[in-house]
Amino acid sequence: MKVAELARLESVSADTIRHYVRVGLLVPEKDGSGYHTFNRHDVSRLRFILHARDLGFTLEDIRLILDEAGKGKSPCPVVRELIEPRLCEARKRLADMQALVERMESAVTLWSSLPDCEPCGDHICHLIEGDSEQLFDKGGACCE
Amino acid sequence: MKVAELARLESVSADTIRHYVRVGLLVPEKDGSGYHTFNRHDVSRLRFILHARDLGFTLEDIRLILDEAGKGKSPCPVVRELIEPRLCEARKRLADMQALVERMESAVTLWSSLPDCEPCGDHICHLIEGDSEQLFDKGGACCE
DNA sequence: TTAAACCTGCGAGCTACTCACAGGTCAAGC
DNA sequence: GCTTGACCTGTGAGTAGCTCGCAGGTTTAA
Repeated sequence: MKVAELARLESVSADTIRHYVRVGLLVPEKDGSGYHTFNRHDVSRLRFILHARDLGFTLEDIRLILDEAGKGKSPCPVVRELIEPRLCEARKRLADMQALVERMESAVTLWSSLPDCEPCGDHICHLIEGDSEQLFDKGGACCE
Repeated sequence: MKVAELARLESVSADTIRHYVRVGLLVPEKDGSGYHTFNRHDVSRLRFILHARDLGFTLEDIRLILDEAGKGKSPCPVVRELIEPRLCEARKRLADMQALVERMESAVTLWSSLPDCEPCGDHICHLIEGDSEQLFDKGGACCE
């Protein structure tokens, strides 16, 4: 099986698979023409990688897990250990994204009642510059 | 004012400022020693960049906005136009993050009641491989 | 035996920094 | 005047996880 076929089979891009090959997560053989050929074992390995990725593991994490299993050991302890910091990071990023979306929505709402401005001096755009202070300072309305 | 002083003043890293210089968002003069020197105008420009960044604009967006203002035009229409797709993307990423965190939390909960496994054949780790199907397929149990 | 369609691996590029590094600047001390 | 050391500089390269571009190879139909 070549890259494109595997990609179709697992619903990922051929580039993604090539990337995994490049970083050593997948190690397919090469046929006479220098093309990568994937066997049954490679397919389940890819499937594993995609599952792990969708659980928030980094490719480096996945490499560690695969290494552990490759040594014949149980990878479960590593898996349990690695997901903790990933979960913390994910929660942090989620909170950041939530705050960002709220800031953006407040901005859009606020701006809808503001006219366009002309730049003058060091002033560039009052939408972003001046009034956005209301969006950042959570201390309540300052001038209304 | 040199890089480090400006960095302290605006509470960003010197590397961040150097990055903005490198990509052309900041265009400070050079003194006799080849060091960048920032004037009052550069400071307010940086402040603007940071505000815009915190509203979810990309550096490329910010460049467009600054270009528009630099031509003497009002950047507001561009700003209003650019924030729409950014807000959509941010909402999308927020939803993705929310789903990811939920998957991770479900996984951790589920795994706490599962024992460690040994790898055998194409099977690598049942935590990620087998049981995680419950986390992905919302359609209910398929074979139990 | 071409022609066209499809596929390949590999290099480079993407965002927004961050780090490493060789070397420059400058005040304090002798 | 000279040296030591702290601090600072710009530039090149590296980060994650792909994604794109490209020159060229393979395969299939006419």
